[in-house]
Amino acid sequence: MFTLDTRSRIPIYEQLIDQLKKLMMRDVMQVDEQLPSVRSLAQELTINPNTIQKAYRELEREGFIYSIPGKGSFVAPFQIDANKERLEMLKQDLEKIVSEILFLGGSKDELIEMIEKVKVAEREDKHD
Amino acid sequence: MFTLDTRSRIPIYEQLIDQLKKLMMRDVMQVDEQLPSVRSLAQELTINPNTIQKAYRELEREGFIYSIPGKGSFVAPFQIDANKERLEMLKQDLEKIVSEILFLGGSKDELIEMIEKVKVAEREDKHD
Amino acid sequence: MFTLDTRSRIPIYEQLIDQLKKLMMRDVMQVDEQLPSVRSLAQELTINPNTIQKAYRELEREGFIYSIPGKGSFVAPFQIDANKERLEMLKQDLEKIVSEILFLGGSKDELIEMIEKVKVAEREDKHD
Amino acid sequence: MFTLDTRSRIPIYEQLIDQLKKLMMRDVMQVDEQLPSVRSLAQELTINPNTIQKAYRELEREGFIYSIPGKGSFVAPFQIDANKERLEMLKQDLEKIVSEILFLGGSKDELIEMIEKVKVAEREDKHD
DNA sequence: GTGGTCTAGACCACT
DNA sequence: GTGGTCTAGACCACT
Repeated sequence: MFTLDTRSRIPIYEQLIDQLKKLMMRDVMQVDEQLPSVRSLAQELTINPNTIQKAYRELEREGFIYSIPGKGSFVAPFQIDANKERLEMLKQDLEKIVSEILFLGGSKDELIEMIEKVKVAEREDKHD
Repeated sequence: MFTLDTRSRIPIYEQLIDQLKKLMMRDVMQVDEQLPSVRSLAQELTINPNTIQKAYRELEREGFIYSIPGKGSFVAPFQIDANKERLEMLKQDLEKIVSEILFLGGSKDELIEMIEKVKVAEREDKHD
Repeated sequence: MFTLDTRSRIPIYEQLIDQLKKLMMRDVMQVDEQLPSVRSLAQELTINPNTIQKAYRELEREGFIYSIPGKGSFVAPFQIDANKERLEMLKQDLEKIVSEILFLGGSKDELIEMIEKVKVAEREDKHD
Repeated sequence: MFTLDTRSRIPIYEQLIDQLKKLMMRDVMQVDEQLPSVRSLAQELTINPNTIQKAYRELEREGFIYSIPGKGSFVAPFQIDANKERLEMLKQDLEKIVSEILFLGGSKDELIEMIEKVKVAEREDKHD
């Protein structure tokens, strides 16, 4: 269910965050569904529970999940729905912009290059 | 200077339009510089002058070039500058949106796929 | 239905455009009604299909008609309605202005002379 | 200098007003120049002095002339200049509107017809 | 059948 | 020389 690359420059907890977000945004994990417990997931992925903890804490801070002490962590309902809507809107905006850029003489390669750049910049932002 | 694919489903005159736009937007062709004449370019690319005409006519309609009968066709000044500014603005908008999409769990592959889709859709729009 | 003057300095495709616009704006051709096919009209008027194509293409670009390859060309709904409204507004503006010009000592002949001038200028604009 | 049609439905004093306005707007009569006296003009045109008086009174009311009792009537300076500027602006507006009407499928004859209509309506307005 | 693209080549007005 | 218009006719994808 998770593919982690321990040799990547991207911290494992961020890899976890990204993958959990994707699972939730794509409805693989349903709203209010319980996430694997910190300990069980740590064991399964053979990584330190603290790393899982760090990922869960960040996801909660961003509103994607909520944690009930003594019970576990769960997919947050409103945030996910709001984000899905937001994502749809963003994709529509993106389509219009990409369309106009191509019309104005921008190339597909230029666009892809920029996406790569943004992706890297995002990582660096987080580490600043 | 031009690479045309006569077997492509994209009409030759559109391939020409795209490439001329890129040359102008990237300053390979300067403002007010004369474009090759309809006839000379037709001869050089071994395609019919009418096809060049069609491309030039469309570029003029879009404001990228201006044609003076009896003199020639030239790179339009204001339109190109305006479009370059517009392109910069669009790229900045795009960066913000891509950044937010990635944050919300969108993947790079998803974005690239969408760019491909838009690119195809644009072609089809023109042919509908 | 059409009166074309092949000896006129106004290109045949422009004469066609003007007359088709008038037919549509005056409801002789209804919204969504199919226009004569490129080939049939060419045969009827004994001019080349390419010339009809050029007129239809321009009308489509201006939003007066829409063409579906394989089906035909049709009177565009919204654009025609919008243009009719626009035309009404323009006529009302014109009345006010003409009224004021006459009041200020302008003469009818002066106004008619100006209309002629604009009409010629329009043609030249297109041909510059 | 004046052409009056006594058989016209348009009152003579209005014919006078129109012609005097034209003379002033076209600089045939200069600013501050004295107009012919009521009596002399009446004699010259063999019409009643009251009719001239009525025309002068209306022109003064509209600001085109000013009368000094005991001296005579004169072309008003600022009003004429302001009106000339206004007339120029109106003509430019008119050109744009006529141009757009022709583009949208309006015909020259339609425009001329409308000018006639406005001209008649103006007369009727004054008599209401 | 329909519109869209393209070739080959003529003629025009204008520089 | 330049762009603009037009003819005659072929081929394409799609209905």
